[in-house]
Amino acid sequence: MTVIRGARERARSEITEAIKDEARRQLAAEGAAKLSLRAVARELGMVSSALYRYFPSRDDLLTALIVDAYNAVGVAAEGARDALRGPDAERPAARWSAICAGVRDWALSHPHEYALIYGSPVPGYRAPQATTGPAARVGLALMGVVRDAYAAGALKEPSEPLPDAVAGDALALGAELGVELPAAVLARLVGAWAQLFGLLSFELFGQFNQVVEARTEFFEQAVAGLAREVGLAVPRRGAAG
Amino acid sequence: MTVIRGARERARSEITEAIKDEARRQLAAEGAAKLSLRAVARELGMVSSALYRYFPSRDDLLTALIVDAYNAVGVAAEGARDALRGPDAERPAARWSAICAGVRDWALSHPHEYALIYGSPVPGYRAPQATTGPAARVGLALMGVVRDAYAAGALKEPSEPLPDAVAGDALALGAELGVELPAAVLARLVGAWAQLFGLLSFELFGQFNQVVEARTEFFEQAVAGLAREVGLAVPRRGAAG
DNA sequence: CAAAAACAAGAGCACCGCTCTTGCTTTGAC
DNA sequence: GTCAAAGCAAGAGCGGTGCTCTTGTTTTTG
Repeated sequence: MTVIRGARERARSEITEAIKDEARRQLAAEGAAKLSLRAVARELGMVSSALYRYFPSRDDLLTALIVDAYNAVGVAAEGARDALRGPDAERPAARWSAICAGVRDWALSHPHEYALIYGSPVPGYRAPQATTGPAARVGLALMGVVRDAYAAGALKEPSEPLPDAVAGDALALGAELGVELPAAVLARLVGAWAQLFGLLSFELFGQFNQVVEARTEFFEQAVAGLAREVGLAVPRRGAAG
Repeated sequence: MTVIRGARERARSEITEAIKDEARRQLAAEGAAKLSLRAVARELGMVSSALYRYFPSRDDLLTALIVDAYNAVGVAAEGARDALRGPDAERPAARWSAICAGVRDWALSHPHEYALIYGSPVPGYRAPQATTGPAARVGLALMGVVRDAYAAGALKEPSEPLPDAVAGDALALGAELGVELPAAVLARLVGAWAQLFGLLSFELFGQFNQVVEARTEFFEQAVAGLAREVGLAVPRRGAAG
């Protein structure tokens, strides 16, 4: 139901989009800290106070950009997975690695947007409920791979016992998402999800400077380790065909 | 050679410390984004311009705080390791977990300082050489555990082949640090180091909200997984004594 | 003792987020 | 069709920011 009821509504949505576009441009150029409402308004040929009719505050504009960024990285992850062709399209470990690589490619080409969603939260900012859905997309994509592998009987379950508290969280999570996976697997999946972004943040935020030079190869290696950790069979290099 | 040559030098170093203390207080209270030179000066009863005699810019003040934060988290890690008593003091996996728990405790009690060093880098800020040493302390502590385990023959080496580029980085790193560890172990160690902070960042930055509730237990479980990944023997719950 | 260096203070610049008031235009009910 | 109501752009203004420059004063040094 996106019926456009008049020139005013149409203009409003167009201007809202223009503001977000310009803000995204400044975000990519200078980072979130230097995103200024005044500069956005100046670039759009309007006066700064007029902008407050579209976004009540700078933080609300940032929230809109955050939601967009979560969706963008989610699309990148799902797209990289769906772009797999040939036998790899069916191999769980390959699907896992493709998702991770898709996230990394997006992060490397949108470092400031990555920092916006996976870096320090903005000071007085509290993530509204609208962000939680998009924020879960990458995690859900990873979980889908594990779920499929589990359904196909291709998942190696961990043998270590799981503390009750962790198992409880995992069961609640599985119930909420409506997925049937052992608690131990879900717990490791959540860990791998967080650890993936540890690798990316260290690379993007400069912690790997003068430590890791072969970034892509290192990332692939580490991601394969994460896949192994959650129970996906990682084929040896050049083993299967 | 910290010979104090006169009242002026003494006053200078005292004022410099007072500025850092007040800045740290504001950092803890409001976060890095809201740290203002004017507010620091106001609180210290001086005029803002006078502050520029001690720190050429706001970023230079932040750099000083960054170095301090890196050292603080390093001390927390080493302290937690050295506080181990009894048989755990000799067990590599226990030492590994103690270091990780020490880092986490520090992070939870200094969230803004954590965000300052492991969150989004400040916009136009380039980490000076002075930060790289302190930044490596946690990683070095973790490596020490693995090195000791390796020397004692208690390390399980990974069997997977390592890409040449990654092996090259690992060998260079090992040579630079003067540590004798197989390249594959070093590569996994660097990965685990980054992944540790992925777990912490997700917890501190709110990504675990409504996902993981038993934070401490989950962290311990995940950290044990990292230890396993680098080849340390993780005893079963209640197995050894 | 005088020159030089270090220093605090104040004024000022250009910018920021945000609010309030003033008019103009579009909309929608009568 | 008329006309009040709502939506909107613009401007002025508030208090804040980082940072620079100038003006005197104090301390150190040759």
